[in-house]
Amino acid sequence: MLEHHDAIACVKLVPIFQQLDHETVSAVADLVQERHVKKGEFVFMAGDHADSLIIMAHGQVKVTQSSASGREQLIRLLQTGDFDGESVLFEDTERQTSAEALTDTQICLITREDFQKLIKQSPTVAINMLNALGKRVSELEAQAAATLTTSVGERLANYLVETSSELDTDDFDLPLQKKDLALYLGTSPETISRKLKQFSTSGLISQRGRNHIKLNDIDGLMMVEN
Amino acid sequence: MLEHHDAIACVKLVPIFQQLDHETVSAVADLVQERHVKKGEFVFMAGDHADSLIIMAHGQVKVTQSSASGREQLIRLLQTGDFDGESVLFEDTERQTSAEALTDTQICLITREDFQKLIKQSPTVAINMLNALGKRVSELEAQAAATLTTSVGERLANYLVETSSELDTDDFDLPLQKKDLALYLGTSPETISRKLKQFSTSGLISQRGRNHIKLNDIDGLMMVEN
DNA sequence: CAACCGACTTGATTTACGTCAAGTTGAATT
DNA sequence: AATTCAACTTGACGTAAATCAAGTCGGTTG
Repeated sequence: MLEHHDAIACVKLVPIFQQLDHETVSAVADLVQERHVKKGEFVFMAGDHADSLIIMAHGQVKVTQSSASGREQLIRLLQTGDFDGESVLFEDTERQTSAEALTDTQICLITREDFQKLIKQSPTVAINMLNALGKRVSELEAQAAATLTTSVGERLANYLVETSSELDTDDFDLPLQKKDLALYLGTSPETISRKLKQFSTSGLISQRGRNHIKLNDIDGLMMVEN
Repeated sequence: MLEHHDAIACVKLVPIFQQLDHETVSAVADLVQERHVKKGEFVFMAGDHADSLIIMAHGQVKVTQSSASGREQLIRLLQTGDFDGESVLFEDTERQTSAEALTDTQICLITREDFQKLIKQSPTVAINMLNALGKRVSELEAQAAATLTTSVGERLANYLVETSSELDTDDFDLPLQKKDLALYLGTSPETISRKLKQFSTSGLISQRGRNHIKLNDIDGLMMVEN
């Protein structure tokens, strides 16, 4: 019963299960498995057999891919409410990416098989899922465009503003090590250091301790060009 | 009746309408509108009201977005079989992007309303669409990663190989002006010129006339590093 | 066929950023 | 409180590629 209760919490969190009637929510909850992953542990690794959709109930996970040339690239940061594995729900493949928990994390799992059944039964779930994927495509397109046309400084400034907005405060610890942040922004830790110092010097932010940051001038940050 | 016939051709072309029974195909075809767009004309422009999914029956279309800073970015190249507008099918918004036909083009349109009905009636369509979107997400993630970690030379070489494979010949005209190709690869026309020259000099390709290219050493191209 | 014009090429210069190397810091452990 | 170590910072240097500027090419038009 406790399990079912936790699963319902999971289900309610996630956009793709919104707007369902209570009956369906309960049905979904029965299909969903819950799992805890501690900081530093892997949610899944490249090469794992991929047969489940993963839904973030709580925590933060970094998804990385290593390229042919051996370089590691941070593909994505999963936050509460995000889901991953969509691309894999309809074909039988191995995971191309690895996912490491950055904080203690709670996830919900639903198998390919169950999810496909669900879609056939509930058009609402299908439409929500299409919606979510559509948004994700838009975001990725925007991100791809930004990556090609903007400087590291712009991307970093933008990241700070976004993070601040997500955390709902302008005074926060960076959720990522600079190493990982560098991967995420497609740059090097050294450059991140330098850019942050630059922002400090020009008064846009204040830094304290290892990775505490306070934004002083959000409008200014959004206009950074280098 | 001719119209219906053309629409069926359209429907049969597109992955998301695959594996449907004849009855459903015919039903879909009734919902689909056909349209021709001449080279240089716009399929849609930023600011247009977006209420239709666009399916490429034939031709090539470039989708661009201008950023806040006024720079134009080539978001995507639509080829036969691709579709666009998915992100917009479930919410009522304006188009953020513009789409210009690079060749004479034939497209099929289906309205948001009709498409949503379709999904509710046919789980197969829903699943195909989820599949297609999932693949697209994967591609975009891979592309984003590649953009951040690879040099212009690598991206250009990769583009040449892909294009060759799509056109099914190693001896072809570049479908894009170098200006547009530069936008697509996130570089400048000058750099494209230079890199192509470099490839020529090292015997990887041959150039003829304004934009005719022959690939001499595909394996070599795939190993380009700069 | 001349002349026109956008697209492309080529060269010269600048610059953001990556990389390597040598410190420095601060959190965790004992 | 002393020790340790990964994470970070800072500096010096090299380089891919952007930008600026001046041609050149080739298709189009009258």
